[in-house]
Order: sequence, then C-alpha cells, then structure tokens
Amino acid sequence: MPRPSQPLLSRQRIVEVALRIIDEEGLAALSTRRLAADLHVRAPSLYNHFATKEEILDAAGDAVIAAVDISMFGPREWPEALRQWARGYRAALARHPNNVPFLAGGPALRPAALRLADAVYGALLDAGWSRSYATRIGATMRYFVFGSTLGPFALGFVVDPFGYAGRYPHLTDAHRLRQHREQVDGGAFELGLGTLIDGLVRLYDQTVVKS
Amino acid sequence: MPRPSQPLLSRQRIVEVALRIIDEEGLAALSTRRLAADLHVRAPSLYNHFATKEEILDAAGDAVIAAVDISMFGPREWPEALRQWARGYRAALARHPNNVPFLAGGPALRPAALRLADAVYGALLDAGWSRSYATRIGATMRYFVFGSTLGPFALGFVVDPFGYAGRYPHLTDAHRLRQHREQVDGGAFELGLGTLIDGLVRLYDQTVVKS
DNA sequence: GTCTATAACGTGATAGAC
DNA sequence: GTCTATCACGTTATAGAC
Repeated sequence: MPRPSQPLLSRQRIVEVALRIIDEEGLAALSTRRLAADLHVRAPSLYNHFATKEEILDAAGDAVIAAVDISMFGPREWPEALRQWARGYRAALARHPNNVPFLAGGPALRPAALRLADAVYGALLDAGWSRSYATRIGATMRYFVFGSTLGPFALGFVVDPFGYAGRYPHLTDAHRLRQHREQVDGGAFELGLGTLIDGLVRLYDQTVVKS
Repeated sequence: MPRPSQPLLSRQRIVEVALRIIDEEGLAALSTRRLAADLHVRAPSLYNHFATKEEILDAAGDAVIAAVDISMFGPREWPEALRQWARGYRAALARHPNNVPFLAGGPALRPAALRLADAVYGALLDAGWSRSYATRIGATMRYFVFGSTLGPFALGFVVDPFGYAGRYPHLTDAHRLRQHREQVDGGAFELGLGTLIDGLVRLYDQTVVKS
C-alpha cells in the first residue's frame, strides 16, 4: 500500500514523537529509522515533511523553548521579572535535558528562541539599561541558565566511589552527589541567580539611576 | 606493508591530531577514517591504542582541561583566586570551542578534570566555606564558565539581517553581534564574574566570618 | 606478542523512481 | 507514502610483517 487515503504524518506528529524519543532515550537514540518506526512509517517518508534530520531537531528544540513563559516582563519590576524568567527557563530546559546540548548553540532562526531573546532584551531596555548593558545582561543570564542545565553538576561525577578515592582528597564524597541531585543543582542555581540579580540591582542604582 | 619497523602511532599522536581536526573542522568532522588518514594509517589501527572512539574524545577533552592553571589556589585570597581561575578556565575552553559540548558532560573519570574539581573544592573548604556552600559555589562557577563558552552568545545569531527584521523589534541589530564577538562575550563574562564574586564575598562576610 | 592492513558487517542519512 | 540504492560511519575479524 504505497499511500493511504489519510496522511499518516504531519510536522506536528513527527516533532511530538521525536521529542518523546529524545526525552526517554537520548539524542543519540533519535535516528530517522527509529523515529519512522514509532510513527508506523518508513524513514524516507519523513522527508516529505522535513528537508533534513537537522530540521526535525530544530523544530523539536523550538518546541521546548516555546514553553518558556515571558509574561512576567512588563507587569513586574525588572529584577523580579528576570528572576522568574530565569527559573522558568531553567525548568523548561530541565524538563528536556537531552535536548539542551542542541539548544545551547543559540537561537539561530528558531522562532520561539528569538521571541525569548527579543522579550528579555526589550524588557531591559524598557527598564532603562543601555543597549550595551542589556546585551551583556542577556548573555550572562543565558550563560548561567544553560550552564546549569547542560552539565548538571551532580550528574557529572561517576557513581563508583572507588573511582575517586585517594587520588583526589576532597572528592571522597563526590559519588554521593547524585543522590542529592536536585538539592545540589537547584541550590547552586538559586545561589548564583540571587547573587547575580542582587549585583545587577546594585549596578543599576550606580549607573542607571545615578540620582 | 603490514607493519613498519617504527610504530606510526601512539596515544599522544592520535590525541594531538584529533584535537587539531576538532579545532579546525568541528566535532562532526572527526571520524575514525578521517583521523586515521591524517595519521597516514587505516582506521582499524586506532583500535590498538584506544578501545573506542569515545576514549579518544575523552583523552582529547582531558588534554584541554589539563591546560587550565590552578596554581593560584593557596597563595591568593579565595576571591581573587576564584576570579583568576575562572578566567583561565574560560580561556582554555575558548581555545577549543568545538570540544566544549563534549566537556560539558562533567569530569566523569578524566584525570585533569578531576584534579580541577578537587582543587577548587579544596580551596573553598580551606577558606572556611562549609561543604554545602563549597559544592554549590563550585557548581555555580562551572555553570557560568561552561555557559559562556558553550553557547557564545554572539555566535548564536544568524548573519542574515533580514532573518530578524520586523518580527522581533528589539533584535534589529542582532546580526551585528558577530562583529563584536569578543567584546560582547568577554564583556558579558566579566560582568557576570564580577557580580558573582562580589556577591560571594558579601555572603562570606555574613555567614563564615559572622564576627 | 605488537602493530598494521584488508575485508566485511550493521546502521546511519538521504536521493530517486514508483 | 514505499522501495531501492548510495555512501559514510564505528567497529570487528583475520592475517601477515616486525
């Protein structure tokens, strides 16, 4: 049966299933054959909807970013808006950790990612920051959010405690980090976020409000 | 010629050439065949020196981390040591940007990466920070350094100015970011680094030195 | 035993004909 | 949409020169 009367595929269905495979089994598990199989279809059929596999990854990545809330810009004061946005951004990425390496490359031309960049930059300009500062603040926040989701600290160490014993005197408990994963990475994120925003408020009072 | 009198390969030569290929043409360009060709050898020969391609990547990654200076811990006060270490860390990663995605996964069992983690954690403990804070500070610094090299902000936008015009009102100049690449990313890094360390000093005075 | 070469397997992305 | 085909990949098996 070369072709059914109703199309089996759509860009949306493909992206949904691709995202599920990436979430459950990792980026490496997403092959065109595997994706097609889960859609009850053969691999080449995907090319009727996307030009390359890269395009599918782009779409899946943008779906992750599209879930980031930006409604706090405007109603809220900029420091609190920035804090809430960063938390939501991190949470959205943390929900799809296997996708983060791909997203880390930057917004490129993905619409949701550009909408995000535009919102933050615009909010900082509205608050009175110069273009130069707004750019650097946006970049700094991006560094921090991506860093915190890309290489979750607690997962970077190996489970085997004997891997570290002796040679690295201070890492004797490193293998236990995994057990406190969210406490460690969540705590580190909040520590850094609070520190950054407090510092920016201080800078704001010195440079923007020079009253 | 099945076997030359002098071995053509060594782990070190393989790592050197692999690193060069990754630097010049990207992670994706490193295939076993390509690597072997540059070494004037066939791909399977590599397996006499490394069990898998992953092992080659591990070794190349660790060579990058091995270049990070940690001699400032000890002689220097912790805030200044932390600042210098972060700058050196970022610089070492920036010298091999195509390797950063791989390194972002964490130290695992790579010796140089573990030595680094051990040094920072130990220095923070020596300064009087609690284990809990030392862990979170190390993680925060790691987030920031990796975020800043992994997705260089200025390279995340596309060159074509028409890609953004109209739809994203504040991004009209985003395509120009690439021209000021080092200014933008270097400025954002210094802004965030200074803010983080100032904040940590303040926290230190409140929690550790509670005089 | 050590280090290479050749050949081959299985899987990947993707192009073209139907 | 399917099928067939191409080419690159990581890796293994095996054989032969030092």
